[in-house]
Amino acid sequence: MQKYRVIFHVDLNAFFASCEEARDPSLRGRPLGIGPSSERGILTTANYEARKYGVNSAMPVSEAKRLCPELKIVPVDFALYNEYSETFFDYLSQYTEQLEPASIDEAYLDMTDDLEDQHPKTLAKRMQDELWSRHRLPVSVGIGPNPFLAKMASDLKKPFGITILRKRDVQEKLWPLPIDRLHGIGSKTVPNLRLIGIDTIGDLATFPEVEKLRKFLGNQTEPFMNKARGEDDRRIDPARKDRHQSIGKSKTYEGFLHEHDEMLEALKSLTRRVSERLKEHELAARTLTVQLRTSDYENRSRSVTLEQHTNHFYELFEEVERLFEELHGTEAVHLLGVSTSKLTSQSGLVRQLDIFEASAEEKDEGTLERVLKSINRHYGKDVLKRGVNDE
DNA sequence: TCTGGGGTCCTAGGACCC
DNA sequence: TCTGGGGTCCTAGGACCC
Repeated sequence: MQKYRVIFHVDLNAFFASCEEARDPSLRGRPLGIGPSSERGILTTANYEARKYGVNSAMPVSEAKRLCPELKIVPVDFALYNEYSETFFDYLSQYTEQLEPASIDEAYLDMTDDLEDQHPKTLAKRMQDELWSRHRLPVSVGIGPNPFLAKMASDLKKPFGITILRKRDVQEKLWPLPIDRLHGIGSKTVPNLRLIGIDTIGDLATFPEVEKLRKFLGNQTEPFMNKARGEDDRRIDPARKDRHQSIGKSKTYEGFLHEHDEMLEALKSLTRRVSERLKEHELAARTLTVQLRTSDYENRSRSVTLEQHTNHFYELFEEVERLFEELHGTEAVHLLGVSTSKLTSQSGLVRQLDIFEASAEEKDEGTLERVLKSINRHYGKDVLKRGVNDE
C-alpha cells in the first residue's frame, strides 16, 4: 500500500500587523496598517479589522485612508518581525527536523514520520493554540499529502484556520477557485489564460490543448497542470533557505534624486550594506547588478560577472560605479539598487585573496599593499591568518 | 490608486566551445 | 568554403511572491 505523506503548511496571519499587536495589545481590535507615515507610498500589510474595509497589502495609503478613515498606521519594524519569525520557527522545530521555512512568516513541515499516533488535526490545533497563548501569534494550518495542497489548504481559512485538503477533495474544493489563486499565476498571466477560456483552477486542470498553454506557461506548463490536479512531488528541504541565491539592497527615493553625485553617494551606502550583509552570511559574490528606476517608472539594469568572488566593499563599488555610468544619462532617478548573485561561501573568498596576492607579488607591489590593507580593514587579522593557514 | 523592499525563477538572445 | 547541433555561460528584463 502506498504511504501518503503528511505535509503541514503553517502560515502566520497578517504577520507584521500581528507582531505589532503582540508587542502593543492596545492596537488590537481596531483597523491597523503597516506602512509609511506619509500619504505617499503603499501599505505593507493590514490586520483583519482593516481588511473588512477592503484595505489590503500593497494598497496605496491614500486609498486605504479613503476606505477606512480611522485606520491607524504604524511604521515597519523589521527587527521586531525577525524576532517573532525566529520564535515561530523555533517553536515549530520541536515537532520535526523536516521543517522548511518558505518565507519570513510561513513554513512547511513534513510530519509523515513524526506524528507519533496523533491525528494531524489534533497536532495542528495544539500548534495553533500554543503559538497564540504563548506568543500571541495567530496561524492557519493547512494539511495535505503534498506541499502544494498543504499551502492551498492553509489559504482556505484565515485567520485561525485548520484545513485538511486530500487528493479526493481537489475537484470540489480547488477546481471552482479562480485561476490566480494558483501560486505563480499573477496579473500578467491571468488575461492570457482568460483568452483561451481558462478562468478557474479546474479549467486549467482539464484543458485539452497543452500546446496552446505552452505559449503562456512555457516550461512551467506541466508543473502548473499537475498542481491544478492536486499533484506535487516536491520534497521538503530543510536546508533550502540557507542557500541564498542573491543578496541585494534597493531604495526608493521620494522626490527623486537629481544630481549625479548624490546618486553615487546613495549607491555607495547601498553597496556598503550589501557588502556587510554578504560578510554577515559569510558569503562572497561573483555577479553584481545595478538597478535603476527613472522618474517615469522605467526599469533598467546592468550586471557583470567578475573573475573572482568578492564581498569587499571597494571591489564591489568600483564595479557598481562603472555599471552605473553605463546605465545613467541625465534623468532624475526614483530607485537605485545593488544586488549580488552567484554566491559562494567565504572559504572560496579566502582562496581568492591568496591567488590575488600571488599574482600581485609577481607584477605589482602596489596592488599587494592595497589588498593587504583592505583585508586588515575589513576582515581583521583572523581571516588573513586563516587564508595563510589554508595553503 | 499609482506603485516598498526583500527575494526566486524564467526566458531569449548572443558568445563560445566541441 | 560553408556552416550542424548540442551544451554552457552571460546578460537584460520580466513575472511573481510575501
